[in-house]
Amino acid sequence: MAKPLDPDMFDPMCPSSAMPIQIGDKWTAMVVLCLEDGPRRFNELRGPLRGITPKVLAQTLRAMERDGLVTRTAYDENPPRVEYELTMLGHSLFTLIAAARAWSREHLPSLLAARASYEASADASLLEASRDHIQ
Amino acid sequence: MAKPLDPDMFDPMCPSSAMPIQIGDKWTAMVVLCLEDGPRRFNELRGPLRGITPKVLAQTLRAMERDGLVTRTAYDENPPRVEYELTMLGHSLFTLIAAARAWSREHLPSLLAARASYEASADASLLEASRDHIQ
DNA sequence: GATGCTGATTACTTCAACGATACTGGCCTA
DNA sequence: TAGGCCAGTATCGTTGAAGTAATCAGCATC
Repeated sequence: MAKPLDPDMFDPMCPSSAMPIQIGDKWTAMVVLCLEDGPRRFNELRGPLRGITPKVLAQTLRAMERDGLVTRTAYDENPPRVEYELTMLGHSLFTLIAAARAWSREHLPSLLAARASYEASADASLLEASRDHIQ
Repeated sequence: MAKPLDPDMFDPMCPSSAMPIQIGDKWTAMVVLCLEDGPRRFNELRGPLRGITPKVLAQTLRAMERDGLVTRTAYDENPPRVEYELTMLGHSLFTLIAAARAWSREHLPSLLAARASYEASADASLLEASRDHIQ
């Protein structure tokens, strides 16, 4: 419930960035994943979300709050404390995430293969063109 | 298989544009839906895809071809004929589309309600502010 | 008195997607 | 010889999302 978030939970090399599916905007799905085990604080979210700036994180959370996906609770303490927690609606996104994961497990390799062979043939025609040009 | 596409198959007023899920880029999911019943020609796709310009449609189809989602077949006739058809990989996207539809059926109303009440309260504070200002 | 923590905000810049408009080339028909 | 059909290209402009860098206020600690 309160385990610290793994700073490496999102591998930047993971091909999931090639997935032809997106949930919310760029960071929404990752925020949902970070909030899976309970409420988290603003700066706590910045760990796994490598490279997100406070501006973009604030924007993302504001948009999710507007859509009823998270709740924002500010505690009147010092230093200030703000907690973000998934609503039931936010939790319901896990069904979509599961579907996306299932699709990826089954089909992403084919997509990646298609892309690679497409680029290989593009490279081949480039090579051909340059050879024609040299001769 | 060869029934003409309904020009109104995508209602621009449909709230599905608010779905927190997206497949490919803006037009990809709609192209997939158009190709469900068999191959279609370039200009045939422009009917339901209201307002898409040939440039953007060509870009979209090129990207889908690169990812192995559609095949492009050019017939050497006059006037020229080109047909686009879903591959098996392209067909597999229907599982994702079905998941998105199921989520929307169940949860989109809540999201829309959250958004409306958020904007109502934003409007209310605006009203309050303007009232304060007037007095 | 200086610094740091927390949860932001502001101004500026960059970039890619998207869109509007016009045009091409080869063949066919009038 | 003029225009139309098809499947696109070419060129330019707009827009919005995202990133960079700097800054804020209030309190606590050094």
